Amino acid sequence: MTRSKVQLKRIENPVRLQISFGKRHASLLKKAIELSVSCDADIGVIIFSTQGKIYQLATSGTMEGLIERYKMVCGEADQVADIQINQPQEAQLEEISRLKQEIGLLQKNIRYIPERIAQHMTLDELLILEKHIEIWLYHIRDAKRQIMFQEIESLKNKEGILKSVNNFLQEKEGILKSANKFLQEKILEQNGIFFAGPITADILHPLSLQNGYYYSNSSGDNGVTGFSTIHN
Amino acid sequence: MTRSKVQLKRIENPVRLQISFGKRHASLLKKAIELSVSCDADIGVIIFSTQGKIYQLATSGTMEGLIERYKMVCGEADQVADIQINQPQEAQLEEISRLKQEIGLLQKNIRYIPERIAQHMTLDELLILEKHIEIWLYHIRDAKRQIMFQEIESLKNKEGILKSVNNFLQEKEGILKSANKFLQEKILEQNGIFFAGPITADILHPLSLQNGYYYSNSSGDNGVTGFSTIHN
DNA sequence: AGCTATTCATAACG
DNA sequence: TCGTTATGAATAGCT
Repeated sequence: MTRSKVQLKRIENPVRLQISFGKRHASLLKKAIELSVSCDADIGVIIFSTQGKIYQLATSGTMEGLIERYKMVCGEADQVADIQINQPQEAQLEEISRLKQEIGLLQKNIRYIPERIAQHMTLDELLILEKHIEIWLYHIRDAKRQIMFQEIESLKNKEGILKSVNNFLQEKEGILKSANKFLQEKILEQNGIFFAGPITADILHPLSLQNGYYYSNSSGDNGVTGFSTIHN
Repeated sequence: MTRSKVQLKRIENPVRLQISFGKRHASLLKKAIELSVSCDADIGVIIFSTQGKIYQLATSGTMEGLIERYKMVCGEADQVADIQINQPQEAQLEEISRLKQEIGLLQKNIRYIPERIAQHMTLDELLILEKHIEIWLYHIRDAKRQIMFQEIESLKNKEGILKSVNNFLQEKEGILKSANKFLQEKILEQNGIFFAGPITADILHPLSLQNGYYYSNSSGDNGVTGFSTIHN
């Protein structure tokens, strides 16, 4: 955003990341305060840094209060999701739900503040735990890699299909145009200027591929920004 | 803040407030996403507008998850503060035993075969788990480093003490030897070979320093290496 | 921790 | 409501 336009992606250099984080998180909190004051909104912001530190802001009262207020309005969505998940098919249901349980248990335990626990362990306990955690990390990254690979393959397929559809349509359009031209010439030749409108077909406009989704030009921006908005 | 510098205060004109809110809240969420991507932070933002609408953003998983994570860390901080203020000595013992319990629980869960579990997780779940595990790994290695550092310091101290004891003893031995030699010479000089055995003292043999502990020659190697080892 | 060249955000206006 | 513009703010790369 300065000195040269930078595309939005993770900063790999840890020093630069730290510097950028320091500047940007301060700006974010400042912007949040500005918005809350000038537009009289109540805002809560929670930032977990890579270093495990938490930065927070609650413009009205405490963060707890804000969270309560949020849950009052918003707390029903989860239950619906759970019901939908728990109802699919009964064949592999047990296995899957058992695994889900274990994932939940693991996530609950794993996110427990490590600092103090680690400080109360002996060296041997630490070594064993480190080994187990390294194994986990290996498997997690492997699973991640597999999923991402499948994702990429799927996108490539989509792109390929879209391209061939595009080619087909453009070819058709070319044929139509030359047919049009030919007809117009014939008409002019025979009857003078009686009919001048070209043949058109809306469906011939090529589709555009963006971010793995394709957008038609006919739809306005209906706020598809990745943010969810709740209206009372 | 443009066309003229504006001081930060509530916009009274409701139309202008609405317009400003629309622009600013979008920018705030955009900035939050930028920060989360470029600096790899997890961010939650909740905005209550004057109109009663809620706008929210959770960069990793759901807002519920973020709130849980927040409470996990933040609720703990309160408890720690309370304990340290109210009951410094006895409560800390309880705290430690609680931590011990959690260590056992963690170790039990963490060694659960990761392959199948990891393969049944979504990409988002994997990313979250990976991050938590990386944090754990960081803290485990830090704790390990601290323990080893203390160990080394302690060994250095022991080594220093032993060396000075050794020097002292060797000095004494040197004096004794020369005294011995002097005496023998005197005896030989005066009386011929009546008494030839030198003066000896077992306590004068210098100690040997191995691995920070000193061994008497009478004891076998019982694996005292300074690290504690757990045998099943 | 501060500076600067750029890009970004946005209040006012159309 | 939406687009444009003049101007202030934010910030990546340096020092």
